[in-house]
Amino acid sequence: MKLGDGVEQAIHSVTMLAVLPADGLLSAAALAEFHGVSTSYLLKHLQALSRAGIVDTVPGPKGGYRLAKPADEITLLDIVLAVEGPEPAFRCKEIRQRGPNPLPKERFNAPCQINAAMLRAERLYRNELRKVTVADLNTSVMQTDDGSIEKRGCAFLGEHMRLLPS
Amino acid sequence: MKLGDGVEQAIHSVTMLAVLPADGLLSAAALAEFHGVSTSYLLKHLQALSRAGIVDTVPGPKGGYRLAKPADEITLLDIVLAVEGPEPAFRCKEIRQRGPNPLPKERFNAPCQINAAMLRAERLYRNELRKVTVADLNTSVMQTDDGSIEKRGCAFLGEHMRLLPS
DNA sequence: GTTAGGCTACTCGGATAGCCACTGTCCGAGTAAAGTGGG
DNA sequence: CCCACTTTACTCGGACAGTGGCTATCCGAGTAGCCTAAC
Repeated sequence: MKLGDGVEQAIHSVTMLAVLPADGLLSAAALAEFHGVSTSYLLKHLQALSRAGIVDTVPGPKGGYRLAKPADEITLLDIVLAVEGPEPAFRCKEIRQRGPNPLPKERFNAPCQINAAMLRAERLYRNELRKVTVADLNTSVMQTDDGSIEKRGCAFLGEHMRLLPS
Repeated sequence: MKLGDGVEQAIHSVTMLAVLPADGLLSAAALAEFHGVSTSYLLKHLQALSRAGIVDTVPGPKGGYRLAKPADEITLLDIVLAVEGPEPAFRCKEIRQRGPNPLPKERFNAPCQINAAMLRAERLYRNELRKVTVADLNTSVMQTDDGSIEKRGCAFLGEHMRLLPS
């Protein structure tokens, strides 16, 4: 029961991209520098976000990443699934069917109650993550910020942000 | 986001122990044979359950494992935490404080909203697992079983169950 | 026959290798921009 | 002066090593039962 560190980096990156203007871009190097993480490693997760349709990529010099859809349509679940994969945390190996005297499969038509309970819990987990959008996160931060965080972000954007080469 | 295979083995083992009479015992070898898994590996997780106070151990020949408390007081969460460890799946590395121009820590008195959301979701996950007791699992299985599963279990117990050497 | 002692065999417990996924990194394909030469 | 071509440099994309934790295993500590032998 452990989520990779890439999840946190991906969420922070998307949150950062969400405060850009509509035609703003940020390179992977800029995102990595701002968060103090490895550029090459962050690229790996940004590619996952790209494959999942969460961010768009602009190739070439002055290229970079930007959101592929509005920030209020991107949920935490989308990001987590894109980075960690869609498979549930609990994989039922159906060990109830194994052992010395395995019963025929027909006897196990009823689903494994253990698996059902674990998946039910995970469904609640995912539903909660589905409720939180990237836009929600940013508004929450804005409300508790005294201005310092926003100021730092704006300074960084002024130095590293690019515009979409329409 | 992946739970180890040991979790499933541990849950099935506890479920099996729950159907024993009050003075019944099962050795790790018997539990492993019934579920078709490695004995040595299952031992590792049974020890974790023992440390967590979920099962009691009876040493010596004719020894084995039995529940340390009633089946309706053992939840799935207890077992999962005993095997996987109590730490949450999402560990906030506070990367918002890192980067080229780290702000002083006083500016970040407000908790990280991302961390808060992830932990809130995991709290729901754990609460759901806390609602399901081992007794619940067994009653559910009984209701959907046509008798085959119970029969196989009783046959196995008749051959491998031991009694507490009072 | 009874009983004390020792022995055996079986159990759990912790310490020890092996393997896979996550972590971290590198080089190649592609492209927009800048430089350059000709018209 | 303007334009088209070449070169360049920078970006993302996928393929390549390194490491921590889960998987699987082994041997040692401890104990109940059994056997033996003396009383």
